[in-house]
Amino acid sequence: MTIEDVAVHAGVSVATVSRALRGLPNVADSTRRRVHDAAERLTYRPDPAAARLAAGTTGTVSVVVPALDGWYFSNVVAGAEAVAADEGLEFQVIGVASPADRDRLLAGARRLERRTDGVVLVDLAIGAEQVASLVARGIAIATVGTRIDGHPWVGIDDRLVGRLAADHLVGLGHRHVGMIGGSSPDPMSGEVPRARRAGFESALAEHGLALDAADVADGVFTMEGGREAMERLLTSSDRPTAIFSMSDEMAFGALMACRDHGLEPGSDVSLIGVDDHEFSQVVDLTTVGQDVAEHGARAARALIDAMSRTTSGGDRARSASPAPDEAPEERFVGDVGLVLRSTTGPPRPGSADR
Amino acid sequence: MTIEDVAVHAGVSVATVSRALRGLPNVADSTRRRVHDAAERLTYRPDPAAARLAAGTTGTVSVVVPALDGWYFSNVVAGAEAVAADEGLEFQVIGVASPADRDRLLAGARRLERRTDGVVLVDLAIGAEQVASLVARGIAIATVGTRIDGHPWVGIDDRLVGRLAADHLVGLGHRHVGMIGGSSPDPMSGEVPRARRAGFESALAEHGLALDAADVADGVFTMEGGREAMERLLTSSDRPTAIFSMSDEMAFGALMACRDHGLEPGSDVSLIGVDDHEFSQVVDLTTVGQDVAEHGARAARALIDAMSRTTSGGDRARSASPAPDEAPEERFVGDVGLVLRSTTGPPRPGSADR
DNA sequence: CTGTTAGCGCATTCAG
DNA sequence: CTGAATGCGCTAACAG
Repeated sequence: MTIEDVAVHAGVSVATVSRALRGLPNVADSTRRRVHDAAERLTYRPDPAAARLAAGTTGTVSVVVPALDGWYFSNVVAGAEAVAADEGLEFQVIGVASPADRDRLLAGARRLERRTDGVVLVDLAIGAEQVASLVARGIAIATVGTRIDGHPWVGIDDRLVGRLAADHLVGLGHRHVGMIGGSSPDPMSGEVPRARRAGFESALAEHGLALDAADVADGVFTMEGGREAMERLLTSSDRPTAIFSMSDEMAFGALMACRDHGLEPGSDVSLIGVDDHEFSQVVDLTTVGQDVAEHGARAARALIDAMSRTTSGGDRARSASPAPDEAPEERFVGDVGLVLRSTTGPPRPGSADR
Repeated sequence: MTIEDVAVHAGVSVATVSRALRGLPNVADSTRRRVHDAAERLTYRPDPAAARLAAGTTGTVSVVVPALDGWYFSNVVAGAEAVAADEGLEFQVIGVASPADRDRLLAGARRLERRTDGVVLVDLAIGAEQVASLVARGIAIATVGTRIDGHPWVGIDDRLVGRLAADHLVGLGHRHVGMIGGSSPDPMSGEVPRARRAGFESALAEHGLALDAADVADGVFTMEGGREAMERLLTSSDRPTAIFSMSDEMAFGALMACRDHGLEPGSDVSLIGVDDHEFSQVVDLTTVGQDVAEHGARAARALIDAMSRTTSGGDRARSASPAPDEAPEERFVGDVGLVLRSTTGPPRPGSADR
């Protein structure tokens, strides 16, 4: 079942079949119909490998994440994958656990070379040479989280996230707050944790409060990381009455630590996370929510736009852009919002105030 | 950077380069070394599209799941993906939400046709004609959960799962037990829920107990499904003192329902799940654990074996099978085991016994 | 053990 | 608006 069969059945040449099926111009409507009918009747499917080889394009987009598991990355991936599928593009996810992995990949390893037309980089900081190298190889770029100048970016206002958390805790009456968040060797390290902390601290400052170094426990962005960090905070002699966890998953670990210490979240100690993980409603965790799947989707969309722009003006059929000349949206800032639940509450009357 | 460049630099023909790089026999060691060196120096990467087109094989494996989210499917996928990556194979996951989707896919839609060498079918019941159709198209098959005769299968002893749950609850002293599980319109329906229920009931019977129809609440295998099912059970006038939830995710929903009713799991009502989801430790859920990622990995491995067997004896390099004649492992039954935590306990003294 | 010769199925010039 | 010819980069028989 090749393009040739369709051509014969439709009584035209293969070139015409190719044009007709891809929605390219310069095909008479009647001819196009005839070709479509023939293709339908034969249940013809173009061979993607042949198409790629001939066109010199891979028809696939990749998303590179620091880890394959974890709620955040999974959801970004899911969002991106949905739009890729929607566009009929192949989709590939690549996990780079370490900076070394990342460099190896970007240096032109077998996962990218000749295998992708564009990459969505999620929370990955890469050097200018590496960016240049990708561009040189004709690979389009979009980012989520960490940004790269000159390429589409999707993210949230991370300072606002920290600010919302701080305002909520302080609003409840807490004067001694702590934080658990991203440490340096963490893949997610970089702008995001720094911005959240900055927002958190500056909001505290506006309330006349400061974040004591002893009340900050770093850890990896996982349940276990959160558990360990919380453990350190809870064993401190003068522990905070409320804690801001930089992710819900860390907060889950923190909840386990609370249980270990016989502390009731929301009354003995307040805890607020970030993400609005679906599991957060199970443990009734107060959090700052964000729509991560949308971030992935937006980034993928921007990437695909960039790709079709690179490909000499974008002849991708069906890409119904009302105005092709319109400047593409190069930045998307997603919404965030406080989700009130039961792990936060006023400090206990007896608790040490500052 | 084509194979030709490598050939020139190594002073051999392209055919030799192809053979050398793929680890095929009939290449002098010295030649092979020379070719590898040249390839290295030029950072040559074979174009997968060209290789596929020429070889007539796609070099990709697919896994088809009823849903893309959900702990169970995600973990199967993760396990399968790991071995695919390990084998240097492309990987594709396909979600078929409805039976209609499934039939469309298997009928030869664009996701499979010319795009995959084998599929792992997860909890998907398909007809004999559909199996035959796949085989006819040269697509290898392996299954997880629901089985297909003549094709490798991976799963667990689901009757044992039900049995373990029943024995645990009865052992704690419960005489009035209920169940929340898979309903018919559910994608996961079929053998698995039936077997778990059968094992549960027969173990109860051995203890002289029966599962009353009024104490069984069906629902989809999600948190929401579990919450609704549990809700129905809890509002019953004569409610069970212990409940077996067929998945941890449903159990999470059930826990929410308990909270809504002001019931303390483990004392007011006992709840046991299945899976040992990572969040189960957060809510301290007693459960029957299984290693799902391993299931995915085993299935993928079996699939790849089957593929290389189809491909005229398997010339896949590095597939170090000690004895090529050895019959392949066509069935793998994973371990399951009770994980004791705090959501189960003895019935309250005052609770109605039967 | 190695080189030569044909395509794989499709997208593209370039002429009509 | 359409068709004929060319080649994408590689693998797979065949001969040597």
